[in-house]
Formats: sequence, structure tokens, C-alpha cells
Amino acid sequence: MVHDIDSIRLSGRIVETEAYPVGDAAGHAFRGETRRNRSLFLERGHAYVYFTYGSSFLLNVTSETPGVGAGVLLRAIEPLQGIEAMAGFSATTRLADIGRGPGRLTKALQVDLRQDGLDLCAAGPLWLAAIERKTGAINKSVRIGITRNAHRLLRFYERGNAHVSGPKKLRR
DNA sequence: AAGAAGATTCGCT
DNA sequence: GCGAATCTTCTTA
Repeated sequence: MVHDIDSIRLSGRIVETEAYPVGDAAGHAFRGETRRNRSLFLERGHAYVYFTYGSSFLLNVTSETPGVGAGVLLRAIEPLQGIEAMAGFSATTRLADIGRGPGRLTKALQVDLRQDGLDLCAAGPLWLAAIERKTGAINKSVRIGITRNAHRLLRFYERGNAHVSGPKKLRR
């Protein structure tokens, strides 16, 4: 995930995600389109950003065809470029905490409502890049912080990566 | 029009 | 590990 701001490049490797597929009662699109979630209905590869708990912005990548609401929540990144700048935006000092958690991720990358609806697969300030990097084993678990439809194994993370959020049991 | 819940984080213990 | 902070959105009356 890359965000170019003020001639600085902020980027990180996505190491943890959660899926919110079509028909999932835990997904924001479940009850239809509203002003808040309208970006979630954009074609796959667009950003859906929303504000929650009075404190945090959360970033999703849409995953379906236009008019169908579904997406993937980005829960954690391993910082790659602009690390010092991201540390400055972050409330925490430890490297492993800068991108650890969906709210911290957006804070580090300086993502807020201004990026809502952007095409992440096109040229622009916020975009998804392919990188050469060996990937570890990908594990799955239940999703974190939800109550409805909570049993499904729709959280995916790189096993043992220090930048993955959640309790220890959910990082192995 | 009012109230409850929420895809969280931070500070304490 | 637990509770407060904080505010938008959706639900219910």
C-alpha cells in the first residue's frame, strides 16, 4: 500500500486483512447503500474509508463489480518507505506498532475521508503496488472486533509477522 | 428525537 | 486484561 504525500512516499507491506463478502451480516454493505458506505459499492480495487469509535479511520479495498457492496479491510502493514515520517504521525514509538491495527495503519499512512472512493489500481496518490518479497505462510482466523456472523474464518495474516495485530494466539 | 452499538486505541493495573 | 474516550450511523419510538 503506497501513499504519496508532499514529495514523501509512505508505504508498507500488507500483512493482515479481513474479508467482508457479499451477504455477510457483519459487513457495512449488508443493509444496502447509504451515504457512509457508498464507496463500498464501487468496482473492485477502490478505497472505502470510514470513521469509527470516534477516533479511527479504517481503510478497505472493494472487491466486487460496480453496484455490489463488498470489500477487504486492511488491518496491518509492515512499514517499508517513509518510516520516520510514519513514526511521527503515529502515537507510538515502537516500529512494530506503527502499522499494527486498522486504525494505526491509516494514521501511519495519513489516510482519511479525503481518500474515500479513490481508485487504488490507477495512477494517484494512494495506490497498490506489487513488490518482490518472499511471503511467509498465510494463516486464517475469526475476525476481530465484530459480533455478528463472528464465527467465519475470514481474517488472513502472515504467520509470526511482528506487525500483525490482535492477541498472540491470533498471530501464529 | 433519542439511544445504543460499533471492522479501535490508549493508558493503567 | 480492562475500561474510558469519542462521534457517526443506524434503529426504534
